[in-house]
Amino acid sequence: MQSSGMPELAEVEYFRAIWDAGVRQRVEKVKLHAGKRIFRGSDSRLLQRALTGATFLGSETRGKQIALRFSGDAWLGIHLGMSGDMRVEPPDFKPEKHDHLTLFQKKRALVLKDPRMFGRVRFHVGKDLPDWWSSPAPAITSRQFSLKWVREALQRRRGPIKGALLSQNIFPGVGNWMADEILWQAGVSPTRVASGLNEDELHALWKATRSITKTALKTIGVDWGDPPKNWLIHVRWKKTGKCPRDGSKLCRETIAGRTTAWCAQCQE
DNA sequence: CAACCTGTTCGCCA
DNA sequence: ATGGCGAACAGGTT
Repeated sequence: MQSSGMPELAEVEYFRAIWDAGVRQRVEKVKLHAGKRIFRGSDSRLLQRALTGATFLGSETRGKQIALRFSGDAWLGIHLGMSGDMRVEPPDFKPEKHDHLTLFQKKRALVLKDPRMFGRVRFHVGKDLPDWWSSPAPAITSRQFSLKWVREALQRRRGPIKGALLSQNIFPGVGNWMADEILWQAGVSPTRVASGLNEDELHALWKATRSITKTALKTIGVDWGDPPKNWLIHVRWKKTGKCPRDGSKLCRETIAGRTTAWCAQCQE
């Protein structure tokens, strides 16, 4: 699998857990690149003041969104966009050009890097939950992410199924590679109109979404490990990519605004 | 060097 | 009103 961090739900979970090294520890100092695009819409000076001296209590993910809780009812929101990653450095670390936010603790520095800054840092203080932490969509791993949920959401869509899979309000955390993987494993062509799938196809799509999510979280999500060898992800960017199932040459086209790879033989 | 990129948001339109 | 589309965002990589 490609090593650069371009995060969908499993990659996001992997990076979130990296900062667990600092849970229950105080933040001694905060360094940030105020005014950078990554802080758009939030007050980075207020963030800096509120997190200095606060204790990092824990974090969780919702799709591609990460929420980190701190003492004093302070919340940090991180979205990694296209090029974000999170890492841990020694406490005397000097942030580099793209390290836009660094939380210094006694024994380590928690670093957020995002060269392209399509990602975003948010901030909230209060007893109430941040508004950016609410989502209409149930987690794919939850019971509420049912066949019924998928069926009803897809009924409203007129465009290609590929576009519907990228909608965070339906499939939270699914991005470009997962969408292609889901369609390939379900045997559904990315060009099909979302509302036109029959019951068998809907069921296959729902099952593939659940199992790919589960497996990605157990591999990529834990230690950036490789997903199963026979998955499409390993060949989808190769110029001469071949379908792992039947060996035929993969199609590549822009569908719903994203480069899409699929096998015209086994996806109808 | 030009093209391309695992994401979201905006404005415009149907 | 909701959804779909293209453009824009910014830097690194091929």
